[in-house]
Amino acid sequence: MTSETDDLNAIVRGARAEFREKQIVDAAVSLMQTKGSHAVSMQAIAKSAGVSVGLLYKYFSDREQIVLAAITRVLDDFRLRVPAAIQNADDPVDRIIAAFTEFCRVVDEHRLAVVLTYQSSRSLSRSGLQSIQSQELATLQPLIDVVDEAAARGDLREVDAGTLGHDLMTLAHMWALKHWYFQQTGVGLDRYIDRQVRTVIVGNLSDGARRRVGLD
Amino acid sequence: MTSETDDLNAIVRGARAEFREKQIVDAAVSLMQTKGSHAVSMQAIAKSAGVSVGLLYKYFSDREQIVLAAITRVLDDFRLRVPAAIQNADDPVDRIIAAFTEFCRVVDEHRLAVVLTYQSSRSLSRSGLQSIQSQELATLQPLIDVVDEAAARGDLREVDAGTLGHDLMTLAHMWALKHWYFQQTGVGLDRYIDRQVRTVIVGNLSDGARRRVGLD
Amino acid sequence: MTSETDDLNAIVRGARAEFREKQIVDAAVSLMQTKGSHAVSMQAIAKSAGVSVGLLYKYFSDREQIVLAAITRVLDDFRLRVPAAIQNADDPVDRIIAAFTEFCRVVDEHRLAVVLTYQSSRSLSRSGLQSIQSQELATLQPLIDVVDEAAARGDLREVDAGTLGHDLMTLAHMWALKHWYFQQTGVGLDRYIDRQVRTVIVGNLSDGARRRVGLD
Amino acid sequence: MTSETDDLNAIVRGARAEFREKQIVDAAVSLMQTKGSHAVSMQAIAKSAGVSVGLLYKYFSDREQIVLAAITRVLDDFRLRVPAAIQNADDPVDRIIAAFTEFCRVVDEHRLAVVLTYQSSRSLSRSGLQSIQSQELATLQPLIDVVDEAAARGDLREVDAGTLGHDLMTLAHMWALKHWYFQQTGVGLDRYIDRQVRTVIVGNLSDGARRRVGLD
DNA sequence: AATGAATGAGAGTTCATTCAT
DNA sequence: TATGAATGAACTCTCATTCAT
Repeated sequence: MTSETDDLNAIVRGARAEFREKQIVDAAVSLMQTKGSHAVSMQAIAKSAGVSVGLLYKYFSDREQIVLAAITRVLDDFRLRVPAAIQNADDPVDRIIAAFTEFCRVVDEHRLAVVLTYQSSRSLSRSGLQSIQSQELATLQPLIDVVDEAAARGDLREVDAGTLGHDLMTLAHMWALKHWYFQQTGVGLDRYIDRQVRTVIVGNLSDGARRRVGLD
Repeated sequence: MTSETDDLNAIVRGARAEFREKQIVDAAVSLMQTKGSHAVSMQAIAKSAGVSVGLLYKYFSDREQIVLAAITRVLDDFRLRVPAAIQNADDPVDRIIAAFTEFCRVVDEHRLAVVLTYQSSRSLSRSGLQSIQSQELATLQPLIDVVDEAAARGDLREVDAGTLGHDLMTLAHMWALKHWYFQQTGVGLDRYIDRQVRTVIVGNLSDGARRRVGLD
Repeated sequence: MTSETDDLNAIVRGARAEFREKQIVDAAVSLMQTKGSHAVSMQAIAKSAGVSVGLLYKYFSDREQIVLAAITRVLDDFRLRVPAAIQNADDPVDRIIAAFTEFCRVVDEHRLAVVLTYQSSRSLSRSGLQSIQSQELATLQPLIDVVDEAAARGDLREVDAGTLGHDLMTLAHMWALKHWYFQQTGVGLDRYIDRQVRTVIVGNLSDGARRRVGLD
Repeated sequence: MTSETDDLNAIVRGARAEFREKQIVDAAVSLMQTKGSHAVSMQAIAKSAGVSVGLLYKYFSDREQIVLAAITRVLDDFRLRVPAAIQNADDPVDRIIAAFTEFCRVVDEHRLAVVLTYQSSRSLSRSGLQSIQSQELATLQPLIDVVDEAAARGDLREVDAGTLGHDLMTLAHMWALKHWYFQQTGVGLDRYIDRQVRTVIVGNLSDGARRRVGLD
């Protein structure tokens, strides 16, 4: 076999592996979303993914790795999309709003996976837990940065950037965690975002900034 | 046997039942806090409570009822202590702060049980879930009331009381949910409360109220 | 409940436990004898013992404990019966022969369990292995003692007691390990014992002893 | 393609096949020695041999054939080396000693494979078992022959050649089977051989032979 | 009222074997 | 000739639940 064919094989293998992993994590996420991570067996994941149990273990060393991969997929989306949304806005205050808005949208798209993140914490190994915690910190950072930036510009009342940033993340997560409540009270995503912006962002703007953005 | 003795027996029985239930739920809570609800077996609860497995089923129809009882115990504490804390303050703004502060303190005392609440949602039966959701709404109500009250007095900027109340609950819960983060950043409970008050309460006060409480 | 009933309960429990353990080990031994230890599943042991899989784990913490118990049962028989057989003989040479003969008889009765002992060595945990090794040393000791005794009386040519004792044990074990060979060559237990006595015992007697026992 | 090239191809194929089989059995033996035959998977053998799982099945019809090949390799060594060692000695008694000594040396070199032989017996198919049993008989024969020869020369006390020959094999095997014991008692291979010679060979020499070899 | 022995379905995981490439 | 992805039955072990005492 020539090394050219070797290369091709390697590429095919890589592509297949990627495809399989996606296939498995997709199945896992969709099952876990409806029943909770603990209620989903490897047998069920295999069946839902249309592969054998054995194959699951070819791609993931154990059950935890699948859960971890499911969580990581969501967190990756945050890391990609929130900074992109920030770049599309110029005004410091608009950048905060854009960041929070996009954060909420990602949460909404992965609503049940976000819930999964909070549910799984207790059943993960120490190293698995640390891994997702550090990834989560990475999703938080852009929010803090954008708040810091606005503060430096004098657009915010005296406020702790870490706290405000973390609150924004928290409230975005809450859209998933307490979705039953918002559904019950008839609050849609856009209204939720609007109300949170008015409650935690506008309230913390300096008088000048508040007049400028005109949301009051 | 006289009916008097009957009555006495009934009382004794009732007292014993109450004692047993407490004994069992205590054991369950303490085990679940360290290992997560799913990792705790009925056998382990029985052993830790110093009773037999069989007895567990005399007092609780199945495993879920024990989990539910554990969660209910925490929620009861909220319903009892937050209104009490509110009554101890007179000024509408102080009442908001007192409510939030006490809410945070209860969360802190039952930190792992609060986490349990979020974790269990997916594995509970529909009726069990509804039960704790309605109890949770009951813990939320005092926060909304106290915000409404302040708004009626003109102490708040134009703000949605439901949103602000829910945010306060959310941020109190977050003290438990993200405890690893605050520990890592060296933030203690008192500082956490102070920062949240400055970020989400003070920011939403009307100019008059802000001047009055002098937290600015 | 009185402490008398408690005592009775404890006795009943103990008796039942003993009965169950015997029941399980019996089933395990008989299955392992025909198929080899590795080929016997916990399901099969449970079924053969007429109990549930779960109960197996009530009495034995894991699979290895059952294997260990099966082996220990045979080794206990050696420790009990070989010394008894020795006591029934007076002449030092007769005592060696009696010891070896009884050793062979025990092997014959537990033939397949002896094979099990040799087979299992590799799959046992370190501590399990050490446990059966030390038990085996205990079965060896009477053979060495009896040889030493005869040597002290001047009944043996100059010979290493440890070596001769260990050889006797080895050759007794071999009756089980190579049973297919003796069956093929038409050698029964009694003839096997007789030939080994002539080959390894008589050959090592001093002239005086040889004349005395008259086996030559 | 000429038939000459065909021949050449056939030779190359044969050589490759032989190489592959050796490669696979080598890997299998070395893995089984450390972990026991049952603990070694086909995947592990393939990996250790540096080939694919599929290829294993091109050269061996199933797992048992690999185990069988591993055992056969050791037994082949006995068949080759023991007769060679015998030829190097002239005196009938020396020939017995030489045969036993070499037998022990081969055992020592393949210690764990010998253990494997005893362990595998129960898990082999009937035909596989018979195959190794007949090979084992072939390793035993030279020992019996050499004893017979000495007996015919009048160098042995009246003794059963089959029994003595089999005992010699047994005691050689035991060097592997009870290696933990000899290690514990600080007995090395040479001392083990020496002691066994004194115990089972010298004891069975006729007075004349004993005087001649002067080992007494 | 209380026990705990007993159950058995179902969990995660492994591995001999096959087969399309 | 050689690969290794894929299979799925079988493994050990757990645990919610029952029931005779």
